[in-house]
Amino acid sequence: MSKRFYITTAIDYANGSPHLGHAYEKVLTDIVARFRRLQGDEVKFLTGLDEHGQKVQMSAQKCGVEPIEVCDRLAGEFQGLCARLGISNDDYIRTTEGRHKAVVQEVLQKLYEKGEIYKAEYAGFYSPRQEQFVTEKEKVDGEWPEIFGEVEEVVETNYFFKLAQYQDWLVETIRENEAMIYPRFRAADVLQFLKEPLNDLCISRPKTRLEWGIELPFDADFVTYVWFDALTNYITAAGYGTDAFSENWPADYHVIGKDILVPPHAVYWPIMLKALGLELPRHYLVHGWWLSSGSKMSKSTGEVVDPLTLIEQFGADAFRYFVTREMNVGQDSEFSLELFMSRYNSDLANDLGNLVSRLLNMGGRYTEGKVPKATIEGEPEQALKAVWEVTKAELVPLYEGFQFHRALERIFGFISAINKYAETRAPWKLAKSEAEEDREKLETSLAVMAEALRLSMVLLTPVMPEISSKVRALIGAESFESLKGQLDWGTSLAGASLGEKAILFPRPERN
RNA sequence: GCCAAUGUAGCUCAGUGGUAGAGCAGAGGACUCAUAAGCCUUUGGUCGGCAGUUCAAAUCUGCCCAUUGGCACCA
Repeated sequence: MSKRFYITTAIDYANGSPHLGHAYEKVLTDIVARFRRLQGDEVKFLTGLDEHGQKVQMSAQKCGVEPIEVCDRLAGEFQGLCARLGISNDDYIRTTEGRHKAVVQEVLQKLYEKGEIYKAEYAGFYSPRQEQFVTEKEKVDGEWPEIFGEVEEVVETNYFFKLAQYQDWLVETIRENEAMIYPRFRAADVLQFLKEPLNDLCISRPKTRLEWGIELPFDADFVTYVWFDALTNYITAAGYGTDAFSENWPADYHVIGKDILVPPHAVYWPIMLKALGLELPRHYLVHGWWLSSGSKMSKSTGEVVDPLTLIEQFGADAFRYFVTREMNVGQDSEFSLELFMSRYNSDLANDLGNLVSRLLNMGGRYTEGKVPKATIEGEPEQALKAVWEVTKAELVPLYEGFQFHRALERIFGFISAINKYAETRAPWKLAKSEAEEDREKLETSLAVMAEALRLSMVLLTPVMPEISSKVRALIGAESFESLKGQLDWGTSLAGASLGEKAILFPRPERN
């Protein structure tokens, strides 16, 4: 079979509850995945949880439970978030799963046998109180701060992965593949990092310091530490070592935050793959951060607002719309309750929700709850269709280029044009006329509004899947799997039954 | 210090050489099918600063300023 379109998010660290950043990355990836499915690709969409490491072990100790219990609880929370957001992932990987441990150990063994991993001693300053090594940089006024307690110099043995020998190859690869990293300016950060000589990467921890990890296959006194555990998830889920692997790998997109591009995803991961003789991921989609994320003071009430509560209050699609409309992928963006409410009220409730509401209502009053037939084509109809043609032509390239904020701007511009069209035809005035010509105009106007709404919902599907199918059901449009043929202005709705009056985006209670 | 991104109307942003744009917010108006919604009109900007290239610069070049991020012997 032909290769799937394989897209991943970063796996979340089991060290705290989900926040806006986690939710955003899932939504962004989901939009790409859904768009590709509409374009006819078979998609594999992976997300998951990174469960090993010191912090997980410590927080379990603090609670007096086993680490896996902490992980189970958080896995539940993160998977619950995905479900609530309508994320269409078809796999969810947890790094404590057997399938993952097996791949990590296989990979480590292979590289060890190839001589890519070696054992060495390191001398450094260790803080038993913080259970971590400290560096000269952390000194304040020539002393380590009180929180570190007694700092002692220790010598420790560990395993290292050889990075430096691949440095020139990596620089060359990134230079030659301009499209590898989106947005492109991020590649400059990688190349700058690679101007300095690479040090080999420490990939183990002695079990005396860290138990909660995957054991090295060639030395039972150690577990592997972070990168070989976390990054490897991408090939585990792709079916490394099975026939399925070639159908999935290489990944088409790793969607990640800007903080984990350099060095892990753009340096360690490609070198790990190269050493294993595997192909590199084709692209990285690197997004920015939400500023003031997690919470924001509401100016009016002084209350702290958790963005994720907005999902419960206003629905997953409203949340998806907001983060997609506001974020220019790759840049940072501001989150505030005021901005959210502004988008919700004016774009969703007033422009879209109210349009659906008035169409259903008029259909019930004037055309017996059916979508009538469009029989005339006057200047207003031509004008609206002209707007549609422009919108349609722009949208696919915008989606393909990750310009989702602009895509939504265009779609809602078209929705606004439907409202303008309604004002021009004013079916509520035509309904008062006895003239045959006015009756035709009335029926045409409702048919045109319904068809235009159907078209806009097709384009909106990747971002607002739930609302899209809800509106399509209300206007009698059939469901669809592929974009093919769906974007052509047609008459398929004629005769369809309109749904009961519906409020898609209720206004919040006013205090 | 080095590198990068960003800096356009009160707010969020579009606009990469040819007389400053959109949405929201504000003001006024006509209408009434609709979620006190929608529609029309309108106030508002020396496009961060300085200099340069050009017949012409928000748009190209240089310098500067501000904000943010990357540049950790993370053992």
